[in-house]
Amino acid sequence: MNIGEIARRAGVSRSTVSYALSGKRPVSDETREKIQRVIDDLGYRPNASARALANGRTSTIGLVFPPAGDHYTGMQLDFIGSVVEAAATYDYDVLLSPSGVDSDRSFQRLLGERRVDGAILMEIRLQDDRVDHLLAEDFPAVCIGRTARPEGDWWVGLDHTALAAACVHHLADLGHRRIAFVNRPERLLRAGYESAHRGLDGFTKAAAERGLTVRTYTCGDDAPSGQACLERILHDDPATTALVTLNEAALGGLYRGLAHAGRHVPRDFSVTGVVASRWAETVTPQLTAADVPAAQMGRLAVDLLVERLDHPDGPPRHHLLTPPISLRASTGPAGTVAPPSPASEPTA
Amino acid sequence: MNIGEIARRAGVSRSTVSYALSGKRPVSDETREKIQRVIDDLGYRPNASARALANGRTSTIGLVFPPAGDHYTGMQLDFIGSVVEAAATYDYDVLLSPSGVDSDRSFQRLLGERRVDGAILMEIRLQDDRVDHLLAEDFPAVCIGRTARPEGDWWVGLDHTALAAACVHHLADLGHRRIAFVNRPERLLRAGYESAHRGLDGFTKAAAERGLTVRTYTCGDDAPSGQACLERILHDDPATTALVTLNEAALGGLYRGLAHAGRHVPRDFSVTGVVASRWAETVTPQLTAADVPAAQMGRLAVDLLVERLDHPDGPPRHHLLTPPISLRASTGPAGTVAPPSPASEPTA
DNA sequence: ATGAGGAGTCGAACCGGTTCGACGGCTCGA
DNA sequence: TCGAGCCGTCGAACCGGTTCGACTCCTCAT
Repeated sequence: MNIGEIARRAGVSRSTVSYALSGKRPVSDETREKIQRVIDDLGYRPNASARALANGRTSTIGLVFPPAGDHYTGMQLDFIGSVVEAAATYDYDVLLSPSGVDSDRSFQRLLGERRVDGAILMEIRLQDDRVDHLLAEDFPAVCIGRTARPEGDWWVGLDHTALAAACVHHLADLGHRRIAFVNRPERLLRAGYESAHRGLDGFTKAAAERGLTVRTYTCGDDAPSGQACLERILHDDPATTALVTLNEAALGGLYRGLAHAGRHVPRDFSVTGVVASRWAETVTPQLTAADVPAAQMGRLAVDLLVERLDHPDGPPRHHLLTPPISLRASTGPAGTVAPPSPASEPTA
Repeated sequence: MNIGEIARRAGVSRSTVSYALSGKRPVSDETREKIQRVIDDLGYRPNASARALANGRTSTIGLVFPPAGDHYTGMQLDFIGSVVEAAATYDYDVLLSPSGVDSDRSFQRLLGERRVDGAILMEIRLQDDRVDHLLAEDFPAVCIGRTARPEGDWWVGLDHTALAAACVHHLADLGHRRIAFVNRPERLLRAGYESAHRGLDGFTKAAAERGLTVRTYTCGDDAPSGQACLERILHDDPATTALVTLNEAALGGLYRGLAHAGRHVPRDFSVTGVVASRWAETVTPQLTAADVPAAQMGRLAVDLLVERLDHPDGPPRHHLLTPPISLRASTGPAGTVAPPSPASEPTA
């Protein structure tokens, strides 16, 4: 059931069928209808590989996402979903590529073997060899996140510096003086993940500006790590009255740690951070946070990529987003009374 | 940079290069090395579309997953991640296909246009026209979940009937007599989602067996819906002392509802259900639940699909999993004292 | 009446691989 | 010494589309 068979049955040549389908040259109504009838009868669909080979476009975009070994965060799920949905509206498929242990191999697979027309990269690092590589090859790609020098590149990113700073100011305005920062895992920080670095920067500078006493922590992407991290925070400085977290997956653990330490949120302790709204709303009390607009970012990334594919010589474009802090229920004024005595246990 | 160019520079024919690469015919060491040197120099990689066209295999599997309009659950994320990872070990790429509003269109794209060698389907319904269609065409596919008549098909599924029943027995053993069931959204139940139906069945039968008083609810896949659902439960029968949920995404909301109603978990109220362990561990107290082994299921689905692709005439295979209930901290003996008076507010 | 030009169609080349049949040269057993 | 048979290589066909140039009508302006 190929184009030749359709042509034979419709009594025309293969090229006429092709033109009838693509509309790139005029075809008489009579012929077009005849062809269409045969196609409908046989349920013919043109072979994607053959088409891709002939015209050099696969109608597929690659989504390079972090390895499964890491715990996924809810944010990533929203990205993936919105990217796939947006791509579908442009008639693109999405090919998933794990940038796992052997990131180079799957990268080569995608680009070298021309499986995709363009790519969207997640989990960008400040110095990112993948990005450098793509930039050098002028391969159509869009980053979700930006490197240290994002000038000539295409990306959609979050202003983590401003976001973390906004969290600090929010807490400072409420009277908190001793606050902690819960970052992504140390491994990611060391690898240079931009959100971890820029968030930490914004936090540190804003805290200095407001003259706050701070401690910063890294924390695994799961609830038990969050709980352990909170225990460390209260152990290191029991007078801490608030924290800012970039670590969505640890959130549940942080709350649990607070509950176990007998700190009521927000009466005794305020929590805020940068978290997708859907997850901010699953915890009790709901988290006051800068909402990561993951779905919007995925959509924007696809928009940019499609534009880049359609106009290969256009100037680089990007979107830097700074969502406002959504006031929910996890922050409140710093207590004027002393916090409970260090390491006090909940009602045993 | 195609195979002809490599052949020219190495001074051999195109077919020799092809054989050197595939090993399907002997090539002298000398020639092979000469070719390899040219390939390394130029960084040549064979074009995937051309290869697919020639040998009829795309080395890609399709993953048909639910539309982004729905809220994703954590489970789905784990599936996707593990499928991609497992596929990579077999040298397959994964193409995402939203089975969204226009499910037929993307379905046709995948299969009709031969973009993929096989497919993995998620979110199976008891009567599923997609599955029927694939079965009729003998298209290599594996379902995550099973239809009402799964005999001749390939799938990996969870025994939701047994799992829900196990939850009921666990609660009944603890002395609970009035329990509620929180299902997936009504829309999905009506559409015939297998987990929703089989889970409900298992719950209902086991409860009848144990002579329990039950109410069953459907609930949106998000925290606010969970909270609202819990309010309904306590409104409808304030003497309810436990619930079973299949709805992972509503879990946070259910907990919040209980907190607002002044019910302490597990002292006043027990919660259990079927939830991926990672999410069961984010709530406080951690959820006693049948852990959905999402990662394992993704891996198994890929294993089955690859086997089916390698041995097209083998008999259908499947895996039915019944993970045990992990005892955590959200269930306890039914209180012998009367529950707090209806609609009592927490310390205001 | 005539030539320009557009509509409609066809054949052939091409995209970049894989695979089959053929063939020359060599080894080895009869 | 001859032929069978294997090794290594080549040319050509093929996969299923797209696209370009050429050709035939037909219309319309000159």
